[in-house]
Amino acid sequence: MKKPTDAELDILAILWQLGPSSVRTVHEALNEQREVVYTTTLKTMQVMTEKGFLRRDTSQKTHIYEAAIQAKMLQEDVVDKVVNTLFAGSPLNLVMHALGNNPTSRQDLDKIKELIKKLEKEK
Amino acid sequence: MKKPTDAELDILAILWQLGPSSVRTVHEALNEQREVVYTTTLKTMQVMTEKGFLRRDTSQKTHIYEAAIQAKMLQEDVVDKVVNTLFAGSPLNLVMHALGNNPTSRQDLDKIKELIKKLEKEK
DNA sequence: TTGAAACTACGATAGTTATCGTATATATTT
DNA sequence: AAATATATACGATAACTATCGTAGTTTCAA
Repeated sequence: MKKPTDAELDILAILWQLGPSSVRTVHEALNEQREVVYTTTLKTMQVMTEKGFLRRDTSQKTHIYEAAIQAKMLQEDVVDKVVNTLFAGSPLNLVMHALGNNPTSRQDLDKIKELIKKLEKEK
Repeated sequence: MKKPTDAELDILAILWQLGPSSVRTVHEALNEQREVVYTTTLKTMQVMTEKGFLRRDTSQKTHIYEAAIQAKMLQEDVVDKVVNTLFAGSPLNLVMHALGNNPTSRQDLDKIKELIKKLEKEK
């Protein structure tokens, strides 16, 4: 699948979080990150719909958009690319960055510990 | 810092791995990933030099290029973006992907375990 | 019912990216 | 020395991105 651009990914992230939303709603969330004019957000979402990244309900005057692709459909490719270019094929530092810079619940840490145990057994 | 494009990142990754190299060498490594014509690689590397991503030694007929920026200068931004868009602010699944898809040495696993211990204490 | 507000449609455009071909210079081989 | 191989330089260009302005439509309140 062709991958979304940076600007498109920002909009997808908002829709994944909020669920089906109007352009206005997405626009306001987007503007908390960076300043754009309303019609720019609109146009980008229209283009994304043509590309198949979004779906929309046009039955009302205010159209409602939702993501037509799921985050997990992109995760694998992106992580592979990042590991293989920026982290020289070694996930250690990637994991360090990810865990170091983001709050992680105890449950999540437990899950990671479990995975590590499993990986150690496989050796 | 302005970030390199996808094609540029491929070339940077090769130079980070091989160290200072000729266009020919980079070109051959690149073609193991995707097919491009020699002058495309050359031109891209020339542009990258103008942008400050590469440096080159032109004292010989065959110019030798090397990376002028380090991977760690890009890692933070990229990981932040990936976590905040594709992984909804939660690094768990990112870590799962990274560890699950890449061979990780016992030493690296130990280091991750240490970090987890530290994070647990901080709670 | 008229005017303001909110919405969609869509063209235009500047900047960027990726790609390749041609021209030209320099080595190397026969 | 001529032919071949290997380099760099660089212009051209098609496709894509991001952005915005204008026009036109619908809704709703004064």
